[in-house]
Amino acid sequence: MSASEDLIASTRELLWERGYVGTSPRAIQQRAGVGQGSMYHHFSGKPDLALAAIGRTAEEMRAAAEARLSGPGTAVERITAYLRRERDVLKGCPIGRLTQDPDVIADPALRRPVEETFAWLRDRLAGVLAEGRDRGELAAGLDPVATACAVVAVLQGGYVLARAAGSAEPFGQAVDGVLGLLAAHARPGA
Amino acid sequence: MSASEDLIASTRELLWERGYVGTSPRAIQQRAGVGQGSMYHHFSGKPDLALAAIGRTAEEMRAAAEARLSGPGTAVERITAYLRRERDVLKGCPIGRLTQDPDVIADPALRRPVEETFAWLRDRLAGVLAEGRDRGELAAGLDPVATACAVVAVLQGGYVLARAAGSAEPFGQAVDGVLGLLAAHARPGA
DNA sequence: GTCTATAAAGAGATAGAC
DNA sequence: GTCTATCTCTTTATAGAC
Repeated sequence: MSASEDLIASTRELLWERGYVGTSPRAIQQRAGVGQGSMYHHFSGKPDLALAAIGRTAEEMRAAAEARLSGPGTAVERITAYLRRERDVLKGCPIGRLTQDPDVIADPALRRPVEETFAWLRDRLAGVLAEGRDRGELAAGLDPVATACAVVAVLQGGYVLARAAGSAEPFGQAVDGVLGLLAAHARPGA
Repeated sequence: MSASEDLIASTRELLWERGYVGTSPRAIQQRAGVGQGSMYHHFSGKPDLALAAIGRTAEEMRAAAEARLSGPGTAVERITAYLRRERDVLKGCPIGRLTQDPDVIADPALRRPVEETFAWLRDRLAGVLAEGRDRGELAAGLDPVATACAVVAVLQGGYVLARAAGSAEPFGQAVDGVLGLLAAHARPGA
């Protein structure tokens, strides 16, 4: 693989593990097995590298979500598939964690992909829920946008609870919790 | 106020704004208006100061939650009061954000207060929900523990969405979303 | 493209005077 | 208790040779 790709891969891992503030150019180079001069030849500095890494991660996250949400089944079944997909729960969400990085939030260029990813995800889930409601699978009174926000929030908050507890259990319980609440909105015979 | 208290207050602010990794002893001293020697006289170092600061913040957070959850009203009313209480949404949760700090999670002494705070909160909410169910306010099939996890997760995830968006709006929508779902479990005439 | 040298600034303390 | 001096390592680059 090219040095450039190795650097992006290394940056993606470190941003996930230690965040933007906790990741140094030096650590990125060492993990990538690439020298200092090479890094500054391909990228103008830490923000530039982070931008490339975040963009790549956001793209993959979106594709992974789309695969579950565009699959077969009812709205609730597709959302269940998305929520219960295999995850490395204790590592958390590689995009959501950037939200706690003051230097990412302060830099519009770095924050944009984070903002766009969650905006897309909320819209996509709201679309699935609206579809389910219009098909009669879900109660007519269900608010697709608010419910979609709650579903995404449960995921992101589930990671927080799991990391606090040092265990994936609260994540699973939180997911069970929303799905249980959502089931009460399902129309019989849908 | 004593130098010791000033240092704790300064550390609490900085941990909230920049996290553990992003906070230096030097920054703590400067914000507190306290010299280097003084800081190392009162505290053994950064971890020691952080421990004192986190403990104080956890205590306050717990008291604020207890005030709403032990108030009057039905289970859903008390949970609504807790979720809708005034918050500086874009600042996020001062305890939840520590969950993204690798050095906090790696240090058992620093992680303990974070773990205990969320464990207490989940239990407390589960208790309120179980009470509501037993009083007939909520459907008998509602799972108090899973639902409590989902409610706490919505809060923590709501902060994530708000910071990503640069706006408090998604937080409010996520809260509306869970409360809407919870309303479907409310027993008529409760 | 990649390497090594250099460097100003900050992180995170320790030592000892006052 | 608080202050200043000192110290080692890391951060985040830039410069110029190969």
